[in-house]
Formats: sequence, C-alpha cells, structure tokens
Amino acid sequence: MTAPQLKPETLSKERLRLWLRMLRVTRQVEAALREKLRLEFDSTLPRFDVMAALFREREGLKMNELSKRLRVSNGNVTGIVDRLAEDGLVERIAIEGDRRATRVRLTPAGCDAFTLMAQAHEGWVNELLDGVDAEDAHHIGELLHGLPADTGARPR
Amino acid sequence: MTAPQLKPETLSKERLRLWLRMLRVTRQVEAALREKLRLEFDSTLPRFDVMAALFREREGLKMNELSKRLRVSNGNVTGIVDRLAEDGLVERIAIEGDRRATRVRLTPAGCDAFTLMAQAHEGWVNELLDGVDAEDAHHIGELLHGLPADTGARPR
DNA sequence: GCGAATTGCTTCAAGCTTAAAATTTCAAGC
DNA sequence: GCTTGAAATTTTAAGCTTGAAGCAATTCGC
Repeated sequence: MTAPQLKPETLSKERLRLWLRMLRVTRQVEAALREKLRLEFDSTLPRFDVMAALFREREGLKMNELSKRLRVSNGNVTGIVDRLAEDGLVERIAIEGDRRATRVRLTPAGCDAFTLMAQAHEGWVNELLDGVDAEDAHHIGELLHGLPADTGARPR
Repeated sequence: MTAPQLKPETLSKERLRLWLRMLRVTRQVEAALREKLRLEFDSTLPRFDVMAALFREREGLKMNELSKRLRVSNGNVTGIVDRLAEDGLVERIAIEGDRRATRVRLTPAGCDAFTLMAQAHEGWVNELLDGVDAEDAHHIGELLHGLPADTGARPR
C-alpha cells in the first residue's frame, strides 16, 4: 500500500502532519458545535461539558471531582458553575461534615435542558463526521486509545 | 475483525465516541504543547500559530489574510499581533495605496525565535504521538481528509 | 464628483482558560 | 488547646476567543 518509510526524520514529519490535521478537524468541529449550541440553546461547549459530567452522576460531584473529570483547572469550573447556577440549571449543595467542599448537582430544569441538548449534540456530531463509517470510527478510536496522550498518563 | 454494525443508531453512537476520544486526545496534546511553550519559551500556542503563518510568508500577510488562514476572528488577531509587536517579534508595515490595511511581518528576531520554537515543537509532537507509526499516521490523515469538517466547506 | 455600500481593522462586552495567590476549613502532632 | 500543614474552593491577573459595534478609507453606481 504505502511505501515503507525508513528514515525516522520522515516519521517525525508524518506525525507532525497528522497532528496539524487532527487539530484543524477538531477545531472545525468544535467551532460548528459551539455555534449550534449558541444559536439553538444559547449555551456554550464548556457549559455542555459540565452538565454532561453532572448528568452521569445524578447525585452530583464536588467541584474538585468536576475539574478533575473535565481536566480543567479548579478556578475554571468555579466560573462556569457560577453562571449555570445563575440560570438555575445546577445547584450547590453543602456537604455535611466538611464546610470547605460543596457538591454540585443538576436541577430538574438542568436535567431536562441537558437531555434536549445531548440529543441535538449527537445529531450534529453524526452529521459533522459524515463519511466516517463504523469501521473507520472504531479503527481510529483504537489507534488513538493507547496513545500516551489518551491514557491517564499525564505528560510529564 | 469487527462485527458488522447494522443499525444506524449504532453508527451515530460510534461516531460520537470517536469524536469524544478525538477531542480528549487533541486537548491533551494541546495542553502539553502549551505548557512546554510557556515553560521553555514563555510563549503561547496562538502566538506560535501566528508566527508559523508569517514564517511561511516571509513578505508578511495582511491582518485580513492572517485571520482567514488561522480561521480565527479578526479582532482576535489584533490582540495577538499587538503583543507580538510589543515583544519585537513582528512588525506592522503600512501598505501603500491602501491606508486601511497593514501588512504584518516577522522581524529578524521573530524569525530566529520561531526557528527555535518550531524545532522544539516538532520534537514534542513526535514524542506525544509516540506509538503512531508512519502508516497509521498516513491512514488516519487520509480518513480525516475528505471529512466535511476538513475541506474548505465551512459548516453552513 | 458624490452618496452609498464595502472593506480593513480595532474596540468592546462577555465568557473561557490557566497559573498563582489568597481564604477558609479540616486534620494531626504535640 | 495550639500550631502547623494539607485540602477545597475562590479570587486575581493575564491572555485567548467570539460576535457585534464602531471608524476610517476605499470603491462603486450614477
């Protein structure tokens, strides 16, 4: 199929090209999703991510766990949760026995809102990845899995 | 190899899974690169992107062209170029015949700085994508190419 | 020529993001 | 009890990002 690449220099370049392409596709898809979320739900991707994490843990998560799960900084989550709480989509609940921590949970309204968004979201992704059949998806998924970047192995 | 996927519902889910994995890997790699750039060059990814575009066009680009090439908003580029100019890495040059537009070009210092960064950058990517051989890279690249998201076809 | 649209760029408000500093609370050790 | 340190969260400063509004300068239609 492909000519055998012998020089390591070529491998490095090939990986760089792959990275640049992945980056471009990812950004494109992200931009499309962001625009859809904004226009149809007046929301954002970070808000969606937070709600998705909370949807899977119906009893809620500590701010701590939330930022670890989403792999974003602590302070970042604070602001997003603030804004979601203002809109009545999530609520902060005191944890008894530890007055430092708070648990964040979707409100019923937040749960309903997320259900709608998640459905639309899956549809958008399905359209955006049109051309990738199940086998390709599976194949690429396998390759990306196992990558140092994908495992729990944080760089350094 | 893989069991045949008959239901379209499954295809949609499979694509969603692929997207989530791509997103995670991309973010992880981006985070690693950002940290490296910060620690070793006291710089950022957006600055690197701008300098890379200007490095390829040694005569410089109009703000216009720059933002189109990087696919970011006009106002965005203004700020990044402002900061690069403060550091003496790029310069704004008046375009004669059109007093609205300006051409942005790497300074010699900016050119040197970018050469160093680009070399390190390729090395980092090579490490981060360790495990992807040339054939895989090529294969995934081909699949991502042709995607609606990768072609010039902007969503909507 | 002249008014009107267009183009090129900047400014602005809002939100996202990080790293680092600050705050408050809890947990040990003594 | 008191001190010291760790843990959970928020605050802060700086930068990135967008969409929309604003300002010039240019071009077009007539």
